[in-house]
Amino acid sequence: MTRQTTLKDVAERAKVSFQTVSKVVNKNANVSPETEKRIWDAIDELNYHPNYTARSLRVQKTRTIGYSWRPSQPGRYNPILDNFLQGMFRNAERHGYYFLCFPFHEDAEKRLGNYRDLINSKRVDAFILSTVNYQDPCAEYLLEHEIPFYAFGRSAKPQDFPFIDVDGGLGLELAVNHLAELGHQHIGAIAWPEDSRVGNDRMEGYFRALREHSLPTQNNWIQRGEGDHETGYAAMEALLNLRPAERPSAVVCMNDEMAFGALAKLQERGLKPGKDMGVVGFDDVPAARLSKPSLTSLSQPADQIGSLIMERLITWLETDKQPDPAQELIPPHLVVRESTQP
Amino acid sequence: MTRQTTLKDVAERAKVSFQTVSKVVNKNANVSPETEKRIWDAIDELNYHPNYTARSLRVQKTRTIGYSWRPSQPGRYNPILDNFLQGMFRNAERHGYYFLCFPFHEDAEKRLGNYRDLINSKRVDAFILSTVNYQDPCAEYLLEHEIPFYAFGRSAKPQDFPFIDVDGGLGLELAVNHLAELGHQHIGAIAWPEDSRVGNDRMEGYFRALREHSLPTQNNWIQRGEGDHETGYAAMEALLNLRPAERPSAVVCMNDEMAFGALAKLQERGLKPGKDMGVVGFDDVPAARLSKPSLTSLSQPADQIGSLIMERLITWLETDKQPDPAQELIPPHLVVRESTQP
DNA sequence: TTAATTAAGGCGAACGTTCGCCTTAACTCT
DNA sequence: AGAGTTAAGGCGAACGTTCGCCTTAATTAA
Repeated sequence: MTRQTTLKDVAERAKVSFQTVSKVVNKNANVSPETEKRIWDAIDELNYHPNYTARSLRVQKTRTIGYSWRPSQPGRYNPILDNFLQGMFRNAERHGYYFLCFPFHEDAEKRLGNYRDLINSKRVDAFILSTVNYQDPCAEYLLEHEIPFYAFGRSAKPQDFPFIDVDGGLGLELAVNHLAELGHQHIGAIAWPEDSRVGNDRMEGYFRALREHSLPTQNNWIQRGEGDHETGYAAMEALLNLRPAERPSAVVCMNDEMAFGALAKLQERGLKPGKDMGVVGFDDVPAARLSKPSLTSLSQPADQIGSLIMERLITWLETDKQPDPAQELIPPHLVVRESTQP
Repeated sequence: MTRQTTLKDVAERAKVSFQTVSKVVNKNANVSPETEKRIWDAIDELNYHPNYTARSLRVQKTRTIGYSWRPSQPGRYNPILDNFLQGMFRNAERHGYYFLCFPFHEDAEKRLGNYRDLINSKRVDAFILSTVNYQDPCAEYLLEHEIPFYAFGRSAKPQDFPFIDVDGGLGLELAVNHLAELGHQHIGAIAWPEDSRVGNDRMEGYFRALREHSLPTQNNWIQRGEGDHETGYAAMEALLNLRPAERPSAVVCMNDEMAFGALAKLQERGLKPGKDMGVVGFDDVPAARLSKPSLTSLSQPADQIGSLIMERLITWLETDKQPDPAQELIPPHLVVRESTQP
């Protein structure tokens, strides 16, 4: 690897000072057309490219955004990770930004250490946060140190930071509306535990829609659990054990995994999903399209969210002004499939 | 945001020259214990952290590794992405390296442009490549410019670059052994098209194992297609249309998605997977554990591979010597479930 | 004619490090 | 006592930029 060509090399060849070359490269020069051409020619001939590190040092900006996310548990997977990342990467690239990714530690102190290091060593300009917890220490740290960041998803009692989130409540309204239009009068829910922020947000939409349609609700129509396949399976069992007249004819599930568990139970009992019991999921994972029966579900446009979140963050960085409004909700959309078709 | 504390601030407080502080920080100082303590105290009190950009500029290394991957198609997903990334991130962190991620463009020229930019601007020290194509232009570019890189997976006619790959052939041997031990004599395969590098690699293991067990093989026992659910479904249909005496009693599939398609067809025909037809997949996606019946599959230790690939690459960077051997195969392991249990 | 303006580009300084060589004083050895 | 050695740390230079002010000569205005 030979020495890099620098401004000085170009300057020498174009017979100007190297600072002038810099100005030309950065488009704020005040030079005659001839000199400018000479400079660009020299740049081409020598294949000059500005050194990113030197530039960063001088302008005290890295054009780099830090991101870290909680890894999916073994045997589970994160259905939107790839799309979300690609959405962010693509938009970042358009603005000349890059992503610096680093591991996620469950231990909060260790996790915080990562953020602290990156900030202290001036390695990134800003962060994206996801899966922000209640009183998330990283979010607090960033707020305190006035490091710009945007979150994908909000915390329980919203701290006052900018975020973009999926409108889960709206999603459940869409689901309930759909079921109500199909004539379902008794609509149950398979949900996360009551302390789940995302879960409660979605459940509010469920209750709201029921009220709008003047539909009844009952405590034992709402089954809760850890969000996995087994939970959905057990929840459906509990619902089926109610007396037929008193049980829901359809359920909305807070995620697809539980919905699949519910479908499995239905089929085990010889019941026909869609006809005997409508089932709606949330996430629209790839398997929703492929399962037998295919699953009606709410799709989150992860790549658009990724792209949007970058757009907002970069605007903030470039104008030095936090976007307003700083908190936005993106509507999911309902994909209707066999699990709600009679 | 106040001005960063620098070496000079520390030096002033510790009453030494700033270069001496630098030496202490980098552990190659030659100072008395008292001065050293004074310096460390000053560092603590002022909360000094070395500026990464300045350091990079000086040493002409960024301790940053570039990575980009082909996004999963809509409606499909990448089962090992998250684990692979986290494995790399964690090991990189241990050595003080970070990851720079950027989008993947299908257009080869544009894709190459990304690599070129990162190299020319001296933004990364090395790359990880995945899904390397036959005569991959990016790999060629990196070879030509002597930029260190490691690939996850190899190309068709192996160019001579360092890689780590899953031993797909071994995986299929394990699968066939397992089926043979269960007494299966006729073992078919649901495979990718014949020009698939990964596919052929796996199929060689299939043939090898059949030979070892002196089991017969037949052209129409091998069905090929694009690797999706529909392919598996159609392939199983074709196999079931063969006369019972002339058809396989078990199949190995090149991925889980096709295996699920095959299972769906079996169930549609009222046949019992495991009993009437053994089915083995490849990838061990989360759904393999949850499906009804659950799917026997080959699991790739993605996080270990990620970690190992980083280990090798960083060794290379730190010693300036390409590791030897530069090409390694990692064995997958078979997870036995209901789809091969009578 | 003279002063003011403008176009074109030069130039010193700074961003925060690391590297290698140099200086000084004290100590050791014969 | 004098030469050689070592410990402790100073110091100039360089990494490749950008920024803001300065200089020079030509042009314009009155």
